[in-house]
Order: sequence, then structure tokens, then C-alpha cells
Amino acid sequence: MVKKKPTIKDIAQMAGVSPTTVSMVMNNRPRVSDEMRDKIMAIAGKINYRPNLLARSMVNRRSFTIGLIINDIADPFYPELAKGVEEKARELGFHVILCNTNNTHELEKIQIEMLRSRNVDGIILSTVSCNDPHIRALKDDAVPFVLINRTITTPGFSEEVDYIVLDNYSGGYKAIEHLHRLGHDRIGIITGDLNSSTAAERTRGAIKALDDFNLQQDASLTKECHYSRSSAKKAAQSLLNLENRPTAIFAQDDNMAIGAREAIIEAGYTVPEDIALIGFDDIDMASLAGIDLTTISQKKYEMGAAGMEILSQKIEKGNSAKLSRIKLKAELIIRKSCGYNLYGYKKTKIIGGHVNDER
Amino acid sequence: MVKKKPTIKDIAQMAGVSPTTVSMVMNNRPRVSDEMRDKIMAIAGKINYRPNLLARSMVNRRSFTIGLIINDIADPFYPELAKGVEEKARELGFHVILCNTNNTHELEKIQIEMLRSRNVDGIILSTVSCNDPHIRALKDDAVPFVLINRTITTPGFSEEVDYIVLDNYSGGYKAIEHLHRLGHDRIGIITGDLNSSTAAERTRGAIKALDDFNLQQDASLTKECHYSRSSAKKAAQSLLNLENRPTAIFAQDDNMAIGAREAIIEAGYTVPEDIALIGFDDIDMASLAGIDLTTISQKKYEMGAAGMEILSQKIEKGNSAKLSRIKLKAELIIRKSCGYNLYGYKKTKIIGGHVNDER
DNA sequence: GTGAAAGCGCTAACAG
DNA sequence: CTGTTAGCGCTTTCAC
Repeated sequence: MVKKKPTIKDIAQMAGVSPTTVSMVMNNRPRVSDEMRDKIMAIAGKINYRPNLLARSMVNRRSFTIGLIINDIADPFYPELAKGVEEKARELGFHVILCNTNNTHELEKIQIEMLRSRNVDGIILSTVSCNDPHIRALKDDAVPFVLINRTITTPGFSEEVDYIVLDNYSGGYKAIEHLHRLGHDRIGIITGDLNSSTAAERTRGAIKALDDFNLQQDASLTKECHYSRSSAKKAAQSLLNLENRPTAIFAQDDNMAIGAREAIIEAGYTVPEDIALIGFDDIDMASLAGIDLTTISQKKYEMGAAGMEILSQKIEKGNSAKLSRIKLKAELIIRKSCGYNLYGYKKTKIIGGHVNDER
Repeated sequence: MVKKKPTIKDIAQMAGVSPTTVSMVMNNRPRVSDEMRDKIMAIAGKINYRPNLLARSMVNRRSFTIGLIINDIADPFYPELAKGVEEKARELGFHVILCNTNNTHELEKIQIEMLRSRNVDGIILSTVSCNDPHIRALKDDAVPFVLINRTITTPGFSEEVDYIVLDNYSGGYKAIEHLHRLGHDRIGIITGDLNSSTAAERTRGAIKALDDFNLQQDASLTKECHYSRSSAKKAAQSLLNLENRPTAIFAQDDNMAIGAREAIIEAGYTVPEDIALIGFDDIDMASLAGIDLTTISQKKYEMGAAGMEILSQKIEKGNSAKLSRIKLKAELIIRKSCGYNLYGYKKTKIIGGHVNDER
């Protein structure tokens, strides 16, 4: 019943030629007569031949598969990035194996090992931490890879790896700058996982801005937290319970900002009247009417697609490919959650919106 | 520089044994002396041996890879489902290749072909349409597969395929029933792609409810649409422009409801005071304060995980696995977008919420 | 307990 | 233009 899949050999036999000839036809090589080519293609079509890519991979040492390793596909930041990777991959003839790490080094290690065992041609990786211990082996063993979204900062090594990330430092700076321009001087900060490069950089940028604008911060205003809605919510709650609570909160990603927003609303405050709120990433949700989250933009799809493009270069050219160290520009997206929705910081009443500019 | 990856042969040589023995050790077969086993494992560890899964797949005819084919990973319905698949797959020892179809049969076909060429052990598929032409070949060729979220309805064939979906019919019914209980008798319906089983069933359920409650509908109230925010927005706009506009709208997924909501707000109306709005799927966004979308729930993660479990059974047992035809229960989630947030339909004022029950 | 040989399906020399 | 041979890395009889 379960008839064996037809192989190149079967076709060869039916066509009265050698497997080699069939192989050449299947790979569109020249040196085959047109009649032969047609005959073989006809047979292949008739018996519904499908080349065995595994076998091909074995001899070619190319699997046309890449691995995409991210924290969590259900985190609203990643789906678009994954889509960018997938679509570009398809365009370039690759398939992508999706791997979650749940933000743990252990799982990341397992995933990398498995992908390598599967002979993927390369790996796109959003690192768990900025001192990720598993990257070095990739480099040493000449496995093509590119870091995406999150990179590493290991001194002496981070300069040698390909990456494409946002300019998180300036993003963090801009977030605080915006709040400062609106007159805030007690700004709560809820950080992402500080061992990730994104949160570390966003925080660094934020602190620089705080310094530049002479906003001395007491430590209680910065809550070390994680990239999750629930933990951000808790952090926001403790910020709200401070004796001298902040008038604005910078949550280091939009998902966390949503969590902070929940805390604010549940505490009976309103955004932005009582508390201004700024996020990061510009995920889909941020732009919904009623959410209107001011944030720092990220081109997630483009990042994914570009990452795949770079990886493809690495795969093709091996070591001779030039290093790609790309920092995408971070842009402030002004909506209503900080009390303004106009560019240029001109004070205006918003019809039907929540605006409070009488500070 | 790029030293070849060590193989079983290398180990054999170093240990002074045959490749067979090494293979047996690697596969935890008995009949090998403990000393030999230890020696081989030690060498493998030292030279950092990693089995070549491609080679293994070739001889075993098992790749421990499955394909997941969905419309679009960036559609907010899918990430959680994908996560369910991925995590269960990992638990069972599989890797998953992620494929988008962008809701086109052409791409779906290409993806299926590629996956089969790659010798995946099975496929989890959210069909493009309920008469999907590419399923039959899978069945005929005994490729293990399970339909997820969307199934097929082809008479005489649909009974023979495994699937796990929501009970969309009763979901559609409940949506209308809810609106009816709240007193609405002019209900706009914005459908998903009607060639998909989900939209077809939701619509069928909705129509049945309309009938049951003697709500005669004129055709202009039903807008045939697509599962996209933008098209739903347009559909909602035309609904709002109707001479006798509906007092409630049933959008067949939450993402579309968000689109409809935009249209409603931009037209200067409010939800639910002017227009009640009900969605479907219970995506993350639906529960945000300020959105508060009443909807029909779907356990997306569980659906993905269960789908993977079923597929694994099919893979293990082949044809002897019993057919799984699972319909998950659809539950109404009452929030504020229809004017109530209390269970039991008791009229109550909601503090701080938008409620209008003086109809 | 261990090894020799064959083969999974395909492609890459090299011949002719 | 086409065929022969060898081999990718692994597992699987079947001997010993």
C-alpha cells in the first residue's frame, strides 16, 4: 500500500538512461539533449517524482535550511520579525526551523546543538544574554550566523560577529528626552532583562539622558525587571506606591508598558493625566485607539528580512563575506500616552483624546 | 582552517574499533561492553562529536522534523498556536519548519511540496480553504498530517482526515445569541474569508441564531470580507453608512473587530453606546483595558500542542492510529464592548466602564 | 561483543 | 552528450 517514493534511479530505468543523466536534468545542467530532457521530465511528472533533499544535502553539504532562535514567538515583538525572516528565506530558497529559548541559556544551547546536528546552513539568533556563552563556538566552528535584535557585548569578541539590531542606546535616550521635554523630572524606569543587550543599552541611553538634563534620580525610581507584562505590572505597582511617585514611566518594551498601564489603571490613575507612559518597539497594540502608546519604533519585519539577507551572504561567501554590524535608527513615535500627539511638541488640545498640558 | 566535522568513522579509528560499534554506542544499544562504551563516549566528548542527523534520517527514514503551515505568523491568532506546536514538538523530539501561505493555494502547494521533499515526518496545516485541493494527495501518499484551526468540508473526504478545530458553528451562534439577548435586532456581520471553514461555520452558526430568534436580516447587513484588519475596517464603514445602520456588529475575528472598532471610532461613534461589537478568538489585545472586546474564546496554545500530539501519534502508528476529529468548545467571553461585563446578563452599571443598558 | 559489507538517494569527478 | 564509479555519514543485517 505505502509504495516507496520514486527515486532518480526509477526514472533512469524507465527512461533507459543512467541516474547521472536524470540528476543532471533535475538540476538543470546543460550537457543533456533536449529530447532526453523532455523525456525525463515527462516521466518525472507522470510518476510524481520529488527529489529527496536530504540525500542532496548530504552530498552537497548544503541543507538550504536555517534556524531562527528567539525567546518566544508568542511575545508580540517576534512574529513580525519571524515573518520577515521567513519570507526572505523563501525568496532565497531556504526553509526556517523555528526555535524558542524561553530566554534560558540551557534551551538555547540545546537548540543550537540540534540545529547544528541537522546541518542547517546558518543560524539567526536573538541572544539570551549579552555575554552569551554559546556564540563563540559558532564562530570557532565557522557556522554562519547573524545576531538579530539582541547582540553580545563581550569585549574583544563582540566586534567580530555579524549583527543587526536597533540603536537601543539612542532609543533609550530619546524616550527620556521626550519625557523631559514634557516637563517630567521624576521618571520611573522599568527595565527589561538587564543581561540582554537591548535592555542594557536602553538603560544606558536613559541614564545618559537623565544626566544630560540634570535629572538626578534616586535609585528607587528604577525597577530592574523582565520583558514580560506581568512582571512589569508588578514593578509599576511598586513605583506607584512610592511615597513620592513618578509622574512618568518609561517601560522598556511595549508589552511591559501594557502591563504598567494595567497597574496604573487599576490603581485608579489615568494615562497620561496622572502618569505619562512611554514604551519601546511599537508593536501592533501600541497604535490602537484607546491605547495610543507613545513609543520608540522598530522595523521588525525589515530587521528579520535584512538579517536573513546577511546570513545568506555569510553562507554563500563564507569567511570572505564582510562583517555586517548594523544598527537601525530608533525613532520616537508620539501618540497620546505622554500627553501629546503632535510632532514638534506644540501644545494643542486633542479632540476626544486624553490630553493634559496644563502642568 | 575549516576542519571537517568529526564522524563516527573518526571516532572508530581513534578507539580502534569499527564504525558499527560507535554507532551502537551513540544509539544506546545494548551489546557493547561498558569499557568500550565509556571509551567511545570519552572520545566523542573530547572531539566534540555531533551526530549528523541528515545521514541518520536517510537510513532511518525519519527526519524528526515536521512542517507547520499557517496563513501568516504575524496574524495575532497564530503565534500562540505556533508556540504550542513548537513546545510540544520539542518535548517529543521534533523540530518544526515554519511556513506561511499568505492564504494562497499556490504558496500552500509550494510549501507542501518542499516539506515533502525535505522528508518531514508529518505536517500540521491550517488550510487555505475548505475545499483545499492539496490535502487529498497527502492522504493518498500516506503523509501523516493533521488539520488545525481550519479544516476541509469536502463531502466524502472530510470525514477521513484528522483535525483539531474550534466548534466554530456554535461560536457563531453564541455571538449572535449574545447580541440578541442584549436587545439588538439589526446586527451587522463582517465575515472572514468565506472559503475557509472557520468563517463558513461561524456564518452558518450566526444565520441559524438569527433564524431561531426571528431576526430577519436584509442582505446588506452581511459583509463578505477577509481576515484582515483593513478590509474589516472598510466593511464596517459601509455598514455604518447604511441608511438604517446596525446597532451591533459581529466581526468574525478579533483582529477584524479591531478594524471595525477603528471605523466606528473614526466615524464619531462609540463602542458600545452607539454600536455594540463582538469579535472572535480572544486574542491578547481583546482583553486590554480600553479595548475590552467581548468575544468567543479559543485556546490557541492548547490547540497547537494537541495538534502536535495527534500528529506524533499518526507518525508513530501510521494508518493504524485512530482518527482524531476534535472540536474544541467555544465559549463566550463577556467584556464591555457589547455593553455588559457581567455574566448572567444581569443589568448593572459598570464603574468607569462604558455601559449602556437603557435600550 | 564486535566487524564487514551493503545501501539510504543523490551528485561529482572522470571517462568515453 | 551519456555512463561508471565512488562516496556523503550513518545504520543494519549477518557473520564471527
